Amino acid sequence: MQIPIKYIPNEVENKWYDYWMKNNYFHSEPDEREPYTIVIPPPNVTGVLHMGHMLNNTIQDVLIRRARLKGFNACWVPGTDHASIATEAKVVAKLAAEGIAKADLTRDEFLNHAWDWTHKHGGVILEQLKKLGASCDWKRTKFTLDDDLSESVIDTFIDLYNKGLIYRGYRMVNWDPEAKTTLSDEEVEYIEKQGKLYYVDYKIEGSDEVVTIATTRPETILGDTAICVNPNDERFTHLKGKRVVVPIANRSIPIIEDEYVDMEFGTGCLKITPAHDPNDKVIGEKHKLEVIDIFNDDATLNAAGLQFEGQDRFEARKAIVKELEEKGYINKIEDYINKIGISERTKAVIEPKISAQWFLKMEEMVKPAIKAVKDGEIKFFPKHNVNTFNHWLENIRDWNISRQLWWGQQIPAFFYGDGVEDFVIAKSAKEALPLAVKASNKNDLQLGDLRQENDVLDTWFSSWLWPISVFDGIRHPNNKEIEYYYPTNDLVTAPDIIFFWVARMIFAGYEFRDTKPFSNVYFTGIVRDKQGRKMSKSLGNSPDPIKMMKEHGADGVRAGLLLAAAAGNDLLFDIELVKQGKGFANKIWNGFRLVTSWEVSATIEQPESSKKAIQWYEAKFQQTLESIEKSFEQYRLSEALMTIYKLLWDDFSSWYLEVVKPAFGQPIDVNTYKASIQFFENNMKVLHPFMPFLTEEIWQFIAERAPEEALIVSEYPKQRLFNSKIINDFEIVKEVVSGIRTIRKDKNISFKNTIDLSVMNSDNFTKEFDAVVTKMGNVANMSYVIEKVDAALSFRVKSNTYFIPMEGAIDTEAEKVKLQEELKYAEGFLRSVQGKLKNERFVQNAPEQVIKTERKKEAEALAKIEALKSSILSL
RNA sequence: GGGCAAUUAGCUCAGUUGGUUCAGAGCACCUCGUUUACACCGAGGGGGUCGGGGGUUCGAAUCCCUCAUUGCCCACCA
Repeated sequence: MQIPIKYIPNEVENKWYDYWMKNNYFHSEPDEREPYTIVIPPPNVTGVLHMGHMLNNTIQDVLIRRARLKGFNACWVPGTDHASIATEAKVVAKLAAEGIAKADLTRDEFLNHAWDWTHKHGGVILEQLKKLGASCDWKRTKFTLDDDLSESVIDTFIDLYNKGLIYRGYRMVNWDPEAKTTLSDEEVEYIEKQGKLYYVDYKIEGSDEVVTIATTRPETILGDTAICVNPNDERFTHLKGKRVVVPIANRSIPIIEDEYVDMEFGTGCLKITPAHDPNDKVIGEKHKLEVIDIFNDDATLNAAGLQFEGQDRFEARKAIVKELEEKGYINKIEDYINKIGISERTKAVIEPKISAQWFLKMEEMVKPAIKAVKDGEIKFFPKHNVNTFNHWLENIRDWNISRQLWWGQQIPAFFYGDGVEDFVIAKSAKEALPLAVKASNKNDLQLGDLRQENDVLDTWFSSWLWPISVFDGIRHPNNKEIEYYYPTNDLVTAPDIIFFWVARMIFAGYEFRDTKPFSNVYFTGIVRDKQGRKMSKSLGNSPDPIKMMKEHGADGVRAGLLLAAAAGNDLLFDIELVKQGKGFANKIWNGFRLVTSWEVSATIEQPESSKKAIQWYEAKFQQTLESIEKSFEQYRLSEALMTIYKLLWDDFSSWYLEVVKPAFGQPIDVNTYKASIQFFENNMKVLHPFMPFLTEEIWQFIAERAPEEALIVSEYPKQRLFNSKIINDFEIVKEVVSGIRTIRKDKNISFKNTIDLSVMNSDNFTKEFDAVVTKMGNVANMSYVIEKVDAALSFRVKSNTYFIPMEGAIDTEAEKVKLQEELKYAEGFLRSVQGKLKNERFVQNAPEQVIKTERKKEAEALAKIEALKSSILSL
């Protein structure tokens, strides 16, 4: 068997991914095994892979591969999201570039373009995930606009409507004038912007007096329908019941009183524009004020904008300020920093607007979700996210589920008249007709008289069903798949969609299936660059993942990401970590080359040192297995990987292989060889979830394997009891070897030259490991003495003293200094221990075990001091 | 304005119920080494008043109070 000198990731990765696909290892069907299920957070259908996806999907793949090895029926469902507003915006932009305006197209024409776009660019991201090694069940790939998923969404809408949970209402909504749609509160970002605060004088009717109000948005004056003061504000009591004239508009409006007004802010006098401010709307309703909407859908002024009709809101603001100034209405203008809402997607400034929308009642629906998380039925990692979750759910407002877009599921409401409430809800116009006839009492109503609601449903109204709908659990609640795979196990996602998605899936789970959708939620951090900036297209600080994988190998990239990703923390991505991952792959590869280069002999005897090393590594491996298990329980993947890294690099390569390695050109005994291969196999198993390609490559090199013997479907090492004493003893052996190495280095003694070693011991714990010490230290003769050895360098481990005879090479003075330093340290240590033991309150209060160890420490320190003193004396 | 988290070595982070001289890991750094698996290596080494201050305790990186800085979330006053 010929092993290549270098590990070349690219060829290897393609080869094994194809092999895995060909043999159907990723595919899952319900069977008698216990399922382990993850549904992917579906990326935008036309998106491309970025570092956040890389991290997120690496984690999911690690979990899935590990579950598969542990004998679960592992099922990772992939798919994409139609992302209505994001995708529609892209399609609109693309059409605009071709000179086509959305407004000139019919709905069907536009949707055709959108589907073309989706088919052309959609799913690229899933292909990219394959490069990463993602072992998704590709046969189950879903898209949120697939017929079955859309039907589930519509069924859900109808069901909720019939339960009385969906209603239509006029609400102040966040209006994006660029996309011409409503946004949910979560889709609005607030930014601070330097603006102005305009003080405008309003004339009081029948008086020469004016009242000054402060506003950041003078254009909304045209929509004013009242002036409001605080009833407790004595400055204004004389104005009670009077009216003022709106500048420019020359309309007369009342002065009203409401405690909402903050007397300290501005002039203490507030203008009320119910159509364009959420708080004003509340006051307007309370005082039954008129509502004057001055904007069109694109935020240009409408007829209520008088001579400014047709102007954009920001131009109009300038023009109005100019006119106010000319006519002497402006009292003063101050600089002012205010927070303005902008659309997350289009970055347009949000316009609060009153419009008819569809809402889903939240108050009751949310309750089981709060309970589930509180009771630990669903666990969050890191758990402090629970606070965020609770805070939102406890203060939740009804969900505006309608969007004025075309790309998405069209709301199944059919209007038969012009009234806001003149509609029926049904799957199709055909099914709607009889309902409409009944509702309207018009027996001659025709299909053509029905008009379906234009709006589509919020994207999240389809993705909140994701864990259910991918298994068709809405349409067929008792089908075999949903009953087998649901509830899923783990959800891996970013914390920024905890409200959008995670919370909603949870209450959808209880609403539609009466159970949780998943048991654990693992929140990943945000991938940032080395300076801590969020990776983004505009900053150009995000590396191209595909290029990176080509350069360093998918395994290297996976390892690099995970090494940086301490559980739940944001991760500062650094290419150096990927290089570390790549270096790790190479290290393992070389270890494998070493083992396979050995000539095996059935006749030579197994060295004592090898026997010991094997016993030790067996125990060490088991101990590590246990620690990996603990890390996974807490989703500390980074820690688990580091544990494996140290096992393979330090314990296996630097110690185990170095001990069993035969001298150059010598064969290895068959028992040690077999043990080494078996260790290698187990090492590959524990590493496989993290570095799937490299490990499968080595696995398949070790032996000819039938398809069902591939590493990906092999059996994870079982945990067994292990001998922890041997691990502790070996640590001492390492110290002894290290002591020898230090002296070799100090005295410039090459590793090629042998030395002699004498041990003056009080404990003989290392005796059974003498063969290991001899080999690793290149010791020619090892002996036990009862008295100090003259003309020798020495070092101490525990209470034993080790001597390396060295005629003439001893610098007595330097040796003395060294010993005295050691002594000083030991005495300090003893003082601190004895200080504690002399303290009565310590002895009284500390637990038995602690005191016991302190006594033991004291005894050890005393013995060591004794040894040091005698050494110093004899010098 | 309200809430949550964080602050430990040059960098990124561990540090379980307070109890080994408990101050750690990886990387980076320094020194030495062409020991035939690997220089993507090996051996050795330096480096921190655990953000500041106060308190509780026999004992504090760990618990309490307070201040400071940073990040995130929520709400939002014209």
